[in-house]
Amino acid sequence: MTTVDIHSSKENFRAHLADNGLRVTNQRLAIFDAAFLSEDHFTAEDLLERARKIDHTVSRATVYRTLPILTESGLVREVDIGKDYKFYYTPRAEEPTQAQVICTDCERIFETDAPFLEWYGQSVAKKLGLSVTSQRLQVSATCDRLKNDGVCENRR
Amino acid sequence: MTTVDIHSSKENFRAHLADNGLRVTNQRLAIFDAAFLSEDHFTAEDLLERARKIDHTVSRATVYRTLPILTESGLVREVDIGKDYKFYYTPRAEEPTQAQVICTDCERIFETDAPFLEWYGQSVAKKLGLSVTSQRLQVSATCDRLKNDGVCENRR
DNA sequence: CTCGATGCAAAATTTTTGCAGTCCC
DNA sequence: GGGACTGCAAAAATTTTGCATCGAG
Repeated sequence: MTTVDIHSSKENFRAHLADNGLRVTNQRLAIFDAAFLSEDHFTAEDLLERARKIDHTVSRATVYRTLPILTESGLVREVDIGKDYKFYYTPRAEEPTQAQVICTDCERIFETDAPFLEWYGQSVAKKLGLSVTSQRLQVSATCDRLKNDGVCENRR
Repeated sequence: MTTVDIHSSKENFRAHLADNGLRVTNQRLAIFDAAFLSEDHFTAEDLLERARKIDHTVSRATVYRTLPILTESGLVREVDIGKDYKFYYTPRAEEPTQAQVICTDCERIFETDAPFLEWYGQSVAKKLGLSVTSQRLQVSATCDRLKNDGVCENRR
């Protein structure tokens, strides 16, 4: 398993910018760093706040304009759990298809490998004459310990 | 397989309203009818338009206030495919856990049975100490015929 | 009659966009 | 120096909410 360190990852980001004729700006680098230093799932607003701690000139508009660049480069993944805003996270290793388990008590999102999904989606789509471009499995759940003991250990 | 006819379904709706101390209003009935007569997935705005053809006094606010009642009663299902607005549909038969295959060419949504999901979600959640409340699998795909022949037969 | 339900319009929320000014290459 | 990039604020787009009025039970 190849893990991802910030230096090689930042090089990938610079390369992605260069490959697409995009400029390397302080704001984009600050947003990249903020994303990479986030340990869990974050929202656009979280990212803005964290990026501003690194470069206080970063604006909300630039965060929203940079997020698609990060997701297209594969350095950040987008997760839509059906709320009216999206979550993002920075994968720490090469990951197969992922599923999310969402604890509706503590609102935490757990990423889980779900390699068999790959096969499953293909077979379902083929019957419809379609070719899979992506798929996602999301499981909503409640915390057993919260129900039993009144404490959700996942809550931070 | 038990299919669903509009009369028994509407009785279920009335019963659900009564059980929850909610009133049977013309607007709610019009919205119910509009949902039931829709043959495919629809948005809140679609539903407003169709409900107004039945009862022109129906307002947007009432549609948004009635949709949760319909979904809670199980008569309508909500489908969030990651757009900024939600889709809904009226299931025509008792359905096991469903997956959606979304054609990104024609934007159609295909519902597919995915009974094994039930088992899968349970096993993943159990490892995390969670109990599944719901799950969804969504497969995004492109139309093979559109790519090969330039025609997407799913487009209407 | 009473209180839940409704329509309207304003508000809320997240994301996008127009524009004038900035700074990367 | 030129054009891509940025910040700001206004705009978009969907959904929610406050309030006066209406109507189901």
